[in-house]
Amino acid sequence: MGSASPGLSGVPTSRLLLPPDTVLRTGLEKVAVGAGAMGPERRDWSPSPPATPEQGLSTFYLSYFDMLYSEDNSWVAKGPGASTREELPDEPEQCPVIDSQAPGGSLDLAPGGLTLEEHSLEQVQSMVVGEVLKDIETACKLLNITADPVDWSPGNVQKWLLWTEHQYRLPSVGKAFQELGGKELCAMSEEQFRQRSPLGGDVLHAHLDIWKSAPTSEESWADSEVDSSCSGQPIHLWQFLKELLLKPHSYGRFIRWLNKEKGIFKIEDSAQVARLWGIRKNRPAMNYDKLSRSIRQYYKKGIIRKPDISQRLVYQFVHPV
DNA sequence: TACAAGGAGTGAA
DNA sequence: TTCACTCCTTGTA
Repeated sequence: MGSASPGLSGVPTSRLLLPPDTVLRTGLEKVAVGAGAMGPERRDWSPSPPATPEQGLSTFYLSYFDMLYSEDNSWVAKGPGASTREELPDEPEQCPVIDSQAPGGSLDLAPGGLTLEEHSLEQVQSMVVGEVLKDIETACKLLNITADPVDWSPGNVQKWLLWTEHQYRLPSVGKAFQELGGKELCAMSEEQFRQRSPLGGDVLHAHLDIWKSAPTSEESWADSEVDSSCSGQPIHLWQFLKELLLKPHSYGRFIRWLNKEKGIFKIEDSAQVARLWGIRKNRPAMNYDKLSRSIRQYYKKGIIRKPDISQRLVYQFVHPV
């Protein structure tokens, strides 16, 4: 699944211009302590939207960057020209933005005449935006919603809210946005978001802003990556599980392959997988008991079975791709 | 206590 | 009719 990371084109440049290095430093310092901040109080460092227009969304992006890369306490270079997880330096937290292309003899200038710092900032921007867009792509597929929030039905809006709350550990908005469709949602100001959700409305508004910015640049992947979840067809549980398995960076903590060739996978966090499935199907009461019952229905149909050596939470696709 | 297995009823598409 | 949700019982680790 070659998801594209189209870079910065889709997001307004004004939102990507990073402020002085103090902002970057703040963000990176947060990354450095991020590994120790992943306890129950994760909301403490959830990305906060800009408090002032001068601050800009860049700070928010950096916070987002913090969150993404602290999520599994590892650095995964993303975006154009990025390397894989395996190729990462051993101690990334000390210098998460590394310009490996910089001329050996010059630490001041990077290619293109930019200072090393500016070049690094651009790299951070690319990585962050690429990661944001990938998250949007993933959400679009998992939730079976379009990339353009304007097109969302009230049901789609609820899915998006649930997913965003879950993904970014935001306080629940309850029924505050219940009757709204995508068009109405997009027309709301940040203040209106705050009125409906005093605790997380501003962050939700910022996230929606990113979504609104993304479709123009994401037409390529939205059009090119047609699969079961984007086709408008109801998704089956086994398809959903495969989709999660295809996104190890996002969902590897919840479900992962034990033997991809044989189709053997393990549900690492049964509650989270069930919750994601519940969000996807608009079944808030979904739990692992019910999900596993549905999985067991696949035994008879020859879609999923227990592996030869049965283990708890381990299943096997009968016909692995 | 959590998970596995399976029966059975229900409702939506 | 199919599919998944839901509730249930029983058994196992």
